[in-house]
Amino acid sequence: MDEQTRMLAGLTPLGALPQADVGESDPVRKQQQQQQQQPLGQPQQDIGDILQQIMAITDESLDEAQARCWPAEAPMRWAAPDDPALGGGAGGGTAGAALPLDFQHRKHALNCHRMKPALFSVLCEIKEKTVLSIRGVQEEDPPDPQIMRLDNMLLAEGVSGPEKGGGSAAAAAAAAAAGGSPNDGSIEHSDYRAKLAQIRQIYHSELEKYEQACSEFTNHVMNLLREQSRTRPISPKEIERMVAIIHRKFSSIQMQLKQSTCEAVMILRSRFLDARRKRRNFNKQATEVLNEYFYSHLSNPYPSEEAKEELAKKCGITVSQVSNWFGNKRIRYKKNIGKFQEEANLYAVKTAVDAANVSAQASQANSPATPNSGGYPAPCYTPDGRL
DNA sequence: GGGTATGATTACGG
DNA sequence: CCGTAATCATACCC
Repeated sequence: MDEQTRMLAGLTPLGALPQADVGESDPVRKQQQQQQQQPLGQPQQDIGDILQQIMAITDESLDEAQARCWPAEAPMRWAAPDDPALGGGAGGGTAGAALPLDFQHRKHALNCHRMKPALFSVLCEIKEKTVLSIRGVQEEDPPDPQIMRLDNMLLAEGVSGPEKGGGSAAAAAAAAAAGGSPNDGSIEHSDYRAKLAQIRQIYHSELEKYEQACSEFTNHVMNLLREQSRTRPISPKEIERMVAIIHRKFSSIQMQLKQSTCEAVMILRSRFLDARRKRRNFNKQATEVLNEYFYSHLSNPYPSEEAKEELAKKCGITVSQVSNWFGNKRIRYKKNIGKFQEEANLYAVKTAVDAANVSAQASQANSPATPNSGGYPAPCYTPDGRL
């Protein structure tokens, strides 16, 4: 049961609501019970009367009031009566418009009673103390790590965060990282970007919708509570808390949106950027650079991290692609040296020529170094470039 | 369409 | 974590 209602239930002498779960140790409640036990007509009758009237009015919903005044009309309850955000709102917001005269009269009389302000503030105080002692401790919850993860991912994928420019740049970066050379797959690439933009658009429009709904609902509830706070002890803190509850609810809805957006992006990624499914051969220039390095370091074809980075940069591929390439190359070369002889000779000649050119340009100081001296068998070639 | 080339992935060992 | 070997899945070429 909502603790606000519990308080009211504890206070109301009418016992309109079940009180089974109210702790007997509650000093406030004990005090109220003692008050209830006072026989009517005694000095306390004045306050008791007011209490009864306040509770009778504020605790029953408008429907009930109407039902009491117009018993012919069967009221239809569509929300829990103890939910102040919904049940109380069934009529609170429009109170005063079509209320029965008797009801309005009683309400007015109550509001004008000389004891009302004092009683009201006492009730507020009691409620505040109780509510804060019950709930105050667990008020501030830390930011949800799950939602932070989703936020980060959406930001990284360019779905949330800066619009268009930054977003597609991030997408392009992601595509380049997962794809191959920069000048291939432009069709898939633009297709991917279009789909990502679509997801982004849906995400933002949904998010906006949620935020709008949230603020509308918050305003609605706040208005209702403010309206009710004239006859019911509702402190600003409680309104604040209710707003926080609403925001939590809406943020959990937002999380679902974020989650499904992330899923959509992941599916899109795997569809478009799974390099294994959409394998592209490296372009000619890249293969040439790699082969040149491989055959000129045939004795030890294991590029260092720096060398890999350099090659990756030169070829427009990632370092891990360079590693893959060298891994494949080594094993395939070793497995069938014969098949690679021609290629080996080609690149041997090539590098020799290049080296010669370089050394010639460098004042012909020292002869080109021949790095082949171990590890993998060197290609044997005749002076005319053939086996 | 089938064979081959090739980039990526996986299992495993050191 | 890196390299090897086997394998997968696609690209490419005839």
